[in-house]
Amino acid sequence: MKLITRNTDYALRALCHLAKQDKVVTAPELVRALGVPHPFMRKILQRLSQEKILKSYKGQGGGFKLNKPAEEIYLMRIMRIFQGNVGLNGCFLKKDICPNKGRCVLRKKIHAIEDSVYKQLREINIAVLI
Amino acid sequence: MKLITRNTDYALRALCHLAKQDKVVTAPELVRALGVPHPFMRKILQRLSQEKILKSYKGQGGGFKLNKPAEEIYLMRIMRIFQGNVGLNGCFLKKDICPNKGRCVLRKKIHAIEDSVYKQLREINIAVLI
DNA sequence: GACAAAAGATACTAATATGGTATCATTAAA
DNA sequence: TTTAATGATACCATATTAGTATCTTTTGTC
Ligand code: FES
Ligand code: FES
Repeated sequence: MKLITRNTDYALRALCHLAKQDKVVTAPELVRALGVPHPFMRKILQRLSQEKILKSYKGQGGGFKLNKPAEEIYLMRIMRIFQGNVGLNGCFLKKDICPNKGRCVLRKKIHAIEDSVYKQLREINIAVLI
Repeated sequence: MKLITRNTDYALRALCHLAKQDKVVTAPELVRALGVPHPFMRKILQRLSQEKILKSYKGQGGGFKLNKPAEEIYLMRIMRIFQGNVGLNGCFLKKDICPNKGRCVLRKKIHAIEDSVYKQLREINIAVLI
């Protein structure tokens, strides 16, 4: 059971690194610093850039920097980008929506757990991590 | 992000069904009742049987029944059987153990969340679900 | 203007986990 | 002896995640 995948993990490392260095940093530099495969890192950075988490500068001397303060970059946001909607999947009844939804105890329990996970996740941002 | 997989879900349904009917129930009966594919259900039941959660009776008139009271069959146990160790995977640093473990904030946060999830999961058993 | 060093776009492959099927052997009641 | 059940095991299918490769575009520097 993975709360966080590699994509997210690497993205967080990159963001933390960028948060510490308040300047434009190239992908190769991040690769050296974090030991993540180059093309993989590139893909992640591109995605973060598309999502306006990073600001990118093309051409020689280019690179990436944070597009907003570290305190405003939330873990949940990054998770959603790389892992889709963060939710704890209750019912697997074949095909469509469960007719038992209302009465299902497991569902309720899972939802309660979900809420407490959310609550804790929402408090984590890049500033907290560095 | 899946807290619970189909395996586990189906296993829980089967266990709940068995808990309600205090008698030996065959796999085909469970299949009818729950609408899970037959061979898949069989596999799940066999596993539960190996793990001493169920007691099985071979031969004609055979089937399965709970091997202990519903209150003593914990969700965590079932999850571990079908999903392996239940843990929230912190660090993905290439290969071996992370040298940064001690200082890693993310790791600590994830662990805290994990603990609260455990705490809640530990209180769920089959008796609670029915 | 040519070159080099960067990011952008996109398509592909590989590994892993999950979900599901098929087959044959064994047991035991009728 | 037949039949209806489980046991054991091997296999296939699908989805998700992880990772690679390649080509285009931009821009500072000589
Ligand atoms: S049985 Fe469908 S939500 Fe629980
Ligand atoms: S960096 Fe390795 S545990 Fe966080």
